[in-house]
Amino acid sequence: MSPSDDPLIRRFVEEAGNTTQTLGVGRVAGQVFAYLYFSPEPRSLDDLKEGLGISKGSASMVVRQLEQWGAVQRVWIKGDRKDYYTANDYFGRMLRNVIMDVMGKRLSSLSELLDATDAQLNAQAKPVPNHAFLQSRVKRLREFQGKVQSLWGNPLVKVLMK
Amino acid sequence: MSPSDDPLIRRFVEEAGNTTQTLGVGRVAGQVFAYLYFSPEPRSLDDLKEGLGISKGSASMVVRQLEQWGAVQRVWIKGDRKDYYTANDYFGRMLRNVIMDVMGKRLSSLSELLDATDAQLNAQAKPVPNHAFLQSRVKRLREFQGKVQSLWGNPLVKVLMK
DNA sequence: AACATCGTTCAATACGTACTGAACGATATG
DNA sequence: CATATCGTTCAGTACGTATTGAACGATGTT
Repeated sequence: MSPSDDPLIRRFVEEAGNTTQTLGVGRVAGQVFAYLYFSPEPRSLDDLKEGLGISKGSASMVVRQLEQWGAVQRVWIKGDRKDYYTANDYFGRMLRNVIMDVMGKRLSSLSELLDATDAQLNAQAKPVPNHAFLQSRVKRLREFQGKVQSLWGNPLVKVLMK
Repeated sequence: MSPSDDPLIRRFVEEAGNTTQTLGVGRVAGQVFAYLYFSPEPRSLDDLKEGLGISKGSASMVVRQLEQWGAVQRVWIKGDRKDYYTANDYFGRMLRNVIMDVMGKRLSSLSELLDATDAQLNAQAKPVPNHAFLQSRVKRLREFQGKVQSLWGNPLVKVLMK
């Protein structure tokens, strides 16, 4: 019996799919995770394909992405060539990995941009008309960036999300 | 002089646009905010239209969205029929509003689904085969949901994001 | 009152990207 | 060795949705 046969679980699959879609992570990512999360036993790519009505290619790719985020784990079943997967329930760690993956480059990119801006503002022989204004805005951006990073590394937050 | 004439600021506009796009909020939202954020004086819809090369409809809609999130503020200039806007720099509050707006329905939807699942699991005369397993997974989900909410309302987090 | 100048709306469209599925290499099986 | 069964890849497509822009009502102007 497939987990998606249970209408209740099918609702979880649908809900998870909608959630991940609005988060910009793709619909099937949430669907596959929910499917695995409510499967007592590990599932193969073909199980995902038929249970969720997705292509095998999708199943393969999304499973690898989920594995990279630590949301899903590969398990070997002896005497079986297929790959099987189970869902982890360390939601906090999962969430951190996803956010880092999505936002990491953006944050460092902002940091570089702020540096470049500072350098250029200070290098001007004669200051641009709105020099003071621009500097104050850049400063505020830096403060915000710092707050996000400190919040991110805060022990209390880590504990709460364990 | 329009702020987007400065190549440095144009980079901020582009970067902000990319960020909001990957966050699923639309590209012009970030562009408009960055444009306003680096404008010493308030800007009109036409300024946005010409400064960013977007349609007037886009400018109108995105400005209203940003206003709803508290990212942007309307200002009146006496003797002028146009609406003018400036950017706020309370990034923390902004971020909270956006997240609440995007995730709010999803979280309460999950809560309802968990309730319904609990009710149905307990109402069964004869438990389903994997009753214990399903209950444990639902329980874990509830725990996670609780952690997110407590983190959300945590005073320290609020202070850090002020 | 006629005209001009706003902001808003919403059907049509353009656009990015998530998803598909056929082709492929790799590995097991007989 | 031939065949079957895997998982992976990637060009093509389908799909959702962000964006447009013409039409409109509202409001100010002469």
